[in-house]
Amino acid sequence: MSRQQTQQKIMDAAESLFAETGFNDTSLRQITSQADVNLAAVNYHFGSKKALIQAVLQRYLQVVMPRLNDEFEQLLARQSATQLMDVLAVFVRPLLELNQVKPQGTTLFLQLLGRGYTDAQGHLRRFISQHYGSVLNKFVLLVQQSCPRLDAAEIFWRLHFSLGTIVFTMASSEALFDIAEADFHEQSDIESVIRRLLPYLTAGISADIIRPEQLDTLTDASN
Amino acid sequence: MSRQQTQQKIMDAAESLFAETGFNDTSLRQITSQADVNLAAVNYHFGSKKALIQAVLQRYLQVVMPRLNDEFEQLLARQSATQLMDVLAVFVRPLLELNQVKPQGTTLFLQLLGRGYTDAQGHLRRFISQHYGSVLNKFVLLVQQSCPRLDAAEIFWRLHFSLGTIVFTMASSEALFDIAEADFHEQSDIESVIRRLLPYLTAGISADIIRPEQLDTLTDASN
DNA sequence: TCCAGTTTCAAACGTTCGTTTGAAATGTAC
DNA sequence: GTACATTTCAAACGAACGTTTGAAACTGGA
Repeated sequence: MSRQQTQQKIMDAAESLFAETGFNDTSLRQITSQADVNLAAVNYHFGSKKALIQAVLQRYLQVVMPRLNDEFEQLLARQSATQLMDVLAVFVRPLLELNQVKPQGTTLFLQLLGRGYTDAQGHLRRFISQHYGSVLNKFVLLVQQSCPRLDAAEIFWRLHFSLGTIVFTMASSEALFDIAEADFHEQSDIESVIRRLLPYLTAGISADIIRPEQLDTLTDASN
Repeated sequence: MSRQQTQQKIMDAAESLFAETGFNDTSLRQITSQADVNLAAVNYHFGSKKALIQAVLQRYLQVVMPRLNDEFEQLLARQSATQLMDVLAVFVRPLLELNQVKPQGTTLFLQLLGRGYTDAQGHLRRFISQHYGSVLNKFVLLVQQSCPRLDAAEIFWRLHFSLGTIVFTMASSEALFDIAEADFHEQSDIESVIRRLLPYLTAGISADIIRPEQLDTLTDASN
């Protein structure tokens, strides 16, 4: 068996198990068993479990991030500010194209992203901001241009709120799909969820800032 | 040392470690070491690690859930539908009161909630819907009344989007607090985050449904 | 003071984990 | 076909895990 074949079999098995059970709760014995290779193959081909995790994530990031970078640069080159929903919609196509790279690629990648952000404390956040910080900065700049009312701190928080929505939804997407199909008899796939996400995120990010007296009224005991 | 003292020392140490590192990545040896009790104490007093996790979560759920139930029933008893933000604001006071029960109680509980929803696959979701399903149903009903435009499926997804926002934000709140303080020199605490969350969630949940032709335009290659 | 009941303690149990090892098998170039 | 490098394989390593054990230490009432 060629070097590439074995490495790919391992990564294919690893990513589906990682997405389903998380990184720490997936053992190398599960991975090598499902990939039908010897236990030692992971350490031989990748060096360590940690390196395998990075390789699995990088396989997708390498495809998605340059695409996003191009799109963001095009929008930044325009004269006028872009509508917020158009900025967010930039993510849709590059993400859905991962389904062509690999069956269920989009779902797998987003689930892995969710696991990476919640499992290993901050490792993925550091990795992405180190390797793809410039791409994310362009995205933040576009959001700021589309929401001139909001200061940088407000946008920071709202973008992380949105990241939480995406990452959590995808990490538990299997369970949510099952519930949605059982309760509402609707065919749920990744594309329909993204369709639902866009207006939600757009409205949330561009929401009016709450006035202090409003909040006091809301949380006041006398009300 | 009394039975209660030991149990409380274990739970106090456990919850902070669980919140920081997650359930599976926190060992009983870490917990008993930080609590300054013998390793066997956990199994003696709680039976198993799994039972300890449930006890830690129940300590907060027992306080919060009845309070929420009362508030929801009061709102349901009104004649007219409640504004969405007022429905969401119901959560604020019961959650913040956990800080009186215990220092950092609010943050700890929300972090534990985040861990529970992402760590153990679906265990917490099942536990909460079994024990507190009626409370959640009242909340969903209130949201439906405040957003009559939205069908049940749309509300289901948007409420889970919102759950993701809260749970993810809290699970990584330490890191976010640090970044926010470093970049924006703002004092970040749990209350200020909740202040920022309310308008975001309200706008997201009550967002206009996107029209199909809008989405096609957004994701169309020719645009 | 003594005793039954409760709680603590050090030690060990059996598993599982990621990793390493050295020999066997396979592939490649001459 | 031989010599060399690469890859696979079964086996074992040490470490860490949750749990169990039985004796020791403590407790409060008779």
